[in-house]
Amino acid sequence: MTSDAETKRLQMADIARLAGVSVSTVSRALNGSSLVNDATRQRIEELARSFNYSINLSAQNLRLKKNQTIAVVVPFDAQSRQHISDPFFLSIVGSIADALTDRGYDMLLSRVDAERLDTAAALYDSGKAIGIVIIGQWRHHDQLNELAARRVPLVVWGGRLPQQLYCSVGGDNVSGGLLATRHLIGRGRRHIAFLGDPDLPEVMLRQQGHRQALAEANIAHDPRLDLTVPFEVVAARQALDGLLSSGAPVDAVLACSDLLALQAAQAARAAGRDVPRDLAVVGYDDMPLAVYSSPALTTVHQPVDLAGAEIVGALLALLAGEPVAPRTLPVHLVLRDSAP
Amino acid sequence: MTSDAETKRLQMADIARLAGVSVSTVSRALNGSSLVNDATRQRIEELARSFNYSINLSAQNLRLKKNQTIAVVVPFDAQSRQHISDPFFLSIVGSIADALTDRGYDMLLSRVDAERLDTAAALYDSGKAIGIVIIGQWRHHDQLNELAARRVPLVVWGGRLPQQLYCSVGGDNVSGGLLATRHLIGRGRRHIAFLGDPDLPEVMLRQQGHRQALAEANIAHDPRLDLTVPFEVVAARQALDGLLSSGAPVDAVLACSDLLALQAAQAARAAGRDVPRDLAVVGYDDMPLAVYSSPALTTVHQPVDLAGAEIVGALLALLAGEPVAPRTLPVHLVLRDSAP
DNA sequence: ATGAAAGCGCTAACAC
DNA sequence: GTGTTAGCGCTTTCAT
Repeated sequence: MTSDAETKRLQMADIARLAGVSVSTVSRALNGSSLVNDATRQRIEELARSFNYSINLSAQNLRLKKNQTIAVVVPFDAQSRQHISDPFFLSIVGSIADALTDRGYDMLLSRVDAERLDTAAALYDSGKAIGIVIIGQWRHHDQLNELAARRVPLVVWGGRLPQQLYCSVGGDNVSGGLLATRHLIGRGRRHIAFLGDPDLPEVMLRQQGHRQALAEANIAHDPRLDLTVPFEVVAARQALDGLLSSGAPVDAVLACSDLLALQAAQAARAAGRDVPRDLAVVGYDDMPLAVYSSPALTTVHQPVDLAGAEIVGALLALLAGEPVAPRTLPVHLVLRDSAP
Repeated sequence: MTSDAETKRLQMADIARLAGVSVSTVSRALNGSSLVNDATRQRIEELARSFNYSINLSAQNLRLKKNQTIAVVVPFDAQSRQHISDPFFLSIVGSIADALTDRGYDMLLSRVDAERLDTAAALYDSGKAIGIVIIGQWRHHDQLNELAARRVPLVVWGGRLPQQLYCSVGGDNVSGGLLATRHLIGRGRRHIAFLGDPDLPEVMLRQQGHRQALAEANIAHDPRLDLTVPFEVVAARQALDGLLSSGAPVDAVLACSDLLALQAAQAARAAGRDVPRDLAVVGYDDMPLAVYSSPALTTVHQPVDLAGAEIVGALLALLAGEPVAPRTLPVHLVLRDSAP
């Protein structure tokens, strides 16, 4: 298992010498030009195959000023390094990988500090990639706007905001919050806690939908029931324990991720409350684990499968110079046991 | 949200002209050469910054014959396109991304047909990447050996096999199977089903550990309890239902993934058997969902966090021409409710 | 149908 | 310190 990487890689000139022709002929042959004699082409192709020769794409791309690489950026939290492990974001990455493969593009996967999303632009400025996908807006709507103002070809998975210069693709967060809370109200719940960090645009939009549903039902908004927690499990648990022991009336929870929802269910049980009887719980994302958890989660389904194709479609359109509006993908509520 | 990508990208010559110096001076300045006057450097850097100019890395790499890109290949099943969505493999990808970022390498994420793993070599032959990581051996030990014989710098996440030319990094599968089955036997179980596809090397090794544990306890191996199922949920369910209704005695299941284990638990409940009382269930991987599932899964923990660093470390050593032995990472059993 | 030569954006001798 | 020049591996006129 050594590499002895000293097997000097051949290049076009070597193939040319072996075939007894010029470099240009090899180039033409390997690129399927019709100008080259069939016999010559055969010989060259045969040679290339038997030596595992393959055109050097960096050189080719340099020469052709061509590049088929898209950078996908997964921001991470400098402290916790948490986010790339979030199953939802990873599944989005998978979906984008599929879409890019289908369209014949390469995918460069990068992590950058969420506090410095603008550094992602270096991937573009340096020519490594011709366009960038950023997974999540985090707290940096402004930085993203700056990138867009600089004309960096950019698509962001996330919520659609009013003053937005960049192209976003995301689930319909308002609708997600609305559907979830309407459902809970329809089942007689009146004290519905909201779990998430409204500094994040997606969460903010879901909260908007949530409040709209409350307003429709003439339920007064109880600020004690807004729990600002990060997409992170330990802190969330503390906030939940706090709420449950505070005496504030609460008979349901809308959580901004399935993991958070399961924390809520655990906290409830630990506090001696039955889910869903005493506390109904609705999650968000509809990850595979939502099916298997205990209880199985009622949750807002995000269209992960579609997401990749939509994101890539938007970015390629942008690159083609077409005007591209932000896209909001439909979500729906999946009813399971945690809030039947 | 249009791109008007016609903002012609500047290049070194442009900066040189703006700064009133030659291209070489710009090159030196931007690369931190000590040969350039501080004032000149300041001016050039300032210019570059204000125009968001960044050295074109493709050209630089071509010139320097340098490349810092590693390809990570996630095979997919041509029919189901299933595998990139497997949460375990995605989490390994995340772990590798972290490790590569730490070491200053770029990561090219690709999918290739699992039946044609050899095509992954094109990433190397074409110079897109200087080394390749393949996630999983699937049924293609032989193809991987051919790649290694061709001296493609390659590290594979998977099991260690006898006639292996390539470098593998993986969990200790034999030990995983052994620990799990020993535990079940220690809890009085005697009819332990094994769930997985032993055509896959990792599964085969786990099965080996499983059988070794049976032999230690002088428990005869009952072939009816070997369920050959893919890493795929629907087919697995059928096999399980079949087993449970067959009348074959079975009081425990060792499944080769957490998802499979949860299927087993569901099938058991559907057949009116209590987990863990009537059927103890042990999973594999220890994904986040194992904690939240119902019941929480006893499972073999795979060291995902370590995996990325080990894989990358092995590949870089290989590239440095060092001999690199396959690495087997320790696993351990995590006790939860499904097999306490 | 094939070859010679220029040049893609950059770096590195080598001059001055 | 700075400029000039050749060349990384490839494609593509332009000749032949």
